[in-house]
Parts: sequence; structure tokens; C-alpha cells
Amino acid sequence: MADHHLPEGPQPGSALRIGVVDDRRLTLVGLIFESAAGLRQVFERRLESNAGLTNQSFDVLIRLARTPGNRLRMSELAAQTTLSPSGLTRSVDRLEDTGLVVRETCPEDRRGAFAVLTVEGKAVMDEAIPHHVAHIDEVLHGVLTLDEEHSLELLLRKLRDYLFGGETPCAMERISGDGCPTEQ
Amino acid sequence: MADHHLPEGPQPGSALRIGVVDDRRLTLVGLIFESAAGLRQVFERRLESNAGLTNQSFDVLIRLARTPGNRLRMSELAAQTTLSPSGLTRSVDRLEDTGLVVRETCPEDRRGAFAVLTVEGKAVMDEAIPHHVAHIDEVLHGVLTLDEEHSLELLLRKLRDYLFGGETPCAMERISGDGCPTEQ
DNA sequence: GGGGCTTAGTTGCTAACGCAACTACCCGCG
DNA sequence: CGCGGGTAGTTGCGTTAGCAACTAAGCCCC
Repeated sequence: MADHHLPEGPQPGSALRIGVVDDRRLTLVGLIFESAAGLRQVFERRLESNAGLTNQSFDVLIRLARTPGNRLRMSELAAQTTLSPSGLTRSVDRLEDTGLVVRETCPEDRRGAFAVLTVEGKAVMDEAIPHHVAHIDEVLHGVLTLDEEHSLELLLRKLRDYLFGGETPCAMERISGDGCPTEQ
Repeated sequence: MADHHLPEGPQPGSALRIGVVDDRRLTLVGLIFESAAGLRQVFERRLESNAGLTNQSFDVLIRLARTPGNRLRMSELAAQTTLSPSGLTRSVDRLEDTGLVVRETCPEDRRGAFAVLTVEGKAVMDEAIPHHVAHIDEVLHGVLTLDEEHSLELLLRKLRDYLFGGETPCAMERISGDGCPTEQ
């Protein structure tokens, strides 16, 4: 194997010893990671300065904001945000510290807890969501046509659904579902 | 119920007053994040058990492995991995501790440093890359057709390129570029 | 050839995450 | 009843990340 004596030339286009298809796939995965990282960075910056929120906390808050009753079980929230239970616990801790969320014990199951958006939290989100949406708009509008957005959504949805095997109904569009099996 | 004096305003069972297109975009962004998170989780698990590597360290190593000379400047590596300079420093620290990488000072610019794959590191990657590629294959094959992969790549590339504004040539396919402006 | 600006990389500090262990509670079964 | 197993959530601990401050080296310009 040509361990340290690799081809001297600049290797135009063709990558190394790996099959072309595999290479594409490697690249594809890389693109997903990079796109996510890039978006995260862009949004984080804006969210930070606009509402003093991190991407993470915004993610938690928006799911509360868009749920009837503005409340979700901790476990539900953890699943939706692809955060571990402990991660969610601390995230909600922080939000509670800043007064945007309160915990409420579930009367039907005293193990359980709801995270509930406070009035203040609701106000913050009523302000922040439109800004954020506008920002997304601004970014995506410069890059993709509506058709492209649609295709991308379709493809990613397939991927996401496969990855989470249907166990985790975490997409944004599922938010209008029930918040607690005991409620309503 | 709404004992928490929530605004009794618009609480229909459906999503709130956000426009449908905006909603789609919110979902799209969510899908990107979730897909990336899902992939990360899947790969991390396998990489961990196969090669004792984290996703992050693998990302660093593969770029070294696929560069002529198996060496890259720290800054180049940082840009490619969307890691901050300090993050990369520590990452390379860890890799040096485990003997997969060594630092080498750049003779032409004594500020700079190369991260260089050791023989051991090369061996680990020669073993790990095929496994990883096979794993990616396995995952993607179950979800997307080749055409779909291609479309997805195209769309994400547009997005990524826009996000990084051309400043950061971080994609996997750029790896065949030079490592050090002073070398070669 | 010696200031002053820039760049490459590292280090101190702090925040956020996951895993594993733990507590508290629910539930079913004898 | 009360015991055992399972689930919801939290906490201890270790790891990893970024930002800001720092050092060292290059570079420009007079």
C-alpha cells in the first residue's frame, strides 16, 4: 500500500482509493453535518442578540409555544428535541431560572412533570418567533427556490423518518398533537 | 387545564398564526438539524465500538488520511471541520495522546503547525474508513435512491456554499488541495 | 532595522451535553 | 397488602465545545 507516498499530482476531481459512489456518500453525509452546523451558527448568533436565547432553548420553547396549553411532558420534549433526558432537565432548569418556563407536576402521574411556558415566556416567543421565521426566510430565499425547498424537505423527511424509525415523532409538524395522554 | 392564566386567545387545535410557507421553512430547518443529529448518533455508536473514535476525531483523521502527505495545517483542519481553533487544538491534543497524530512545526512559518497522521493513525484509518463507508452505505441504501442522493447532495451543496460564503472550503471533495502554501 | 499590525496557535474559563446511578412513583401479581 | 419490575425525571461526573485573552512569529513600512 502506498502509505506515505501518495500520488504527487493534485488529483483533479477524483478522490483517492475509495469508490466514487462511496465517496459521494461520504460527501453527502459531510454536507448534512456542515449544513446543520452552518445554520446553527447563523441562527444562534441572531437568536442570541434578538432574544437572548440559544438555539437549544429556542427549540424547546418553540415546541411549548406551539402546543395547545403551552405545556409538554419532559419526556415528550426530550424526544422532540433529540436531547437526552438529562440534557432536557438542565435545559428546562435554565429556562426556569430565567423565568420563561415553570415545571408543573402531572396530577395523574406524580412521577411526571410538565414544562409550561410562563406568560413571560409566551411573550418572548411571540416576539422571537416572527423574527426567527423572517431570518430563516431571509437565508433560504437567497439559496433555494420553493421547489427546491420542497424537494429538500421531502428527501430529508425520508432520511429522518428512517433514522428515528418512527419511534420518535419529533418533527415540527407533529406539534399540534396531544401534549399529555391524560389531558384532553 | 389552563390554570396557569395563559392567554386564552388563539388556541385552536392547529398550529398558530404562522404562515404556511414559513411553517414549511421552520420544518425544513428542523429536518436538517434532526437528520444531522440522527446520523451523528448512528455513526458515533458504530465508530466508537469499531475504532474507538468519536465522530469528531474521525472527522479530523479522515481529512488527514485523505490528504497527500497525511498532514494539514491546524487552521486548515479547523476550517474543514467547522471547529473553532481552540476546539481543534484540544482535539489534536487528544489524538496526540492516543498516538494517532503528531504535531510538526512548519519550517517555513514557525508560528504554524501541522497535524500529521502517524503510521499507527494511518493503520487505524485504513481499517476504519471502509467500515464507516460501508455503514453509510448501509444506512443510505435503505432510504434513498441514487438519484435522490444526488439531488440531496446538490441541494445541500447549494445551501452549504451559501452559508459559508465561499470563505470556508470545507467540503470533503476539496481535500485534494495543498496542505501548506509553502510546501510543494 | 525597529515599531505596529496581523496571523497561528494555545490556554483559562465556563457552559452544555451524555451516561450511569439514583430517587420516586406507577402498576401488576401473589 | 406489599413486593418486584418498569418508567419519569434528576443528579454526579467526566468530556467537549466556544469565547476571550494571551504568546509567538511573520510582515509591512518608513
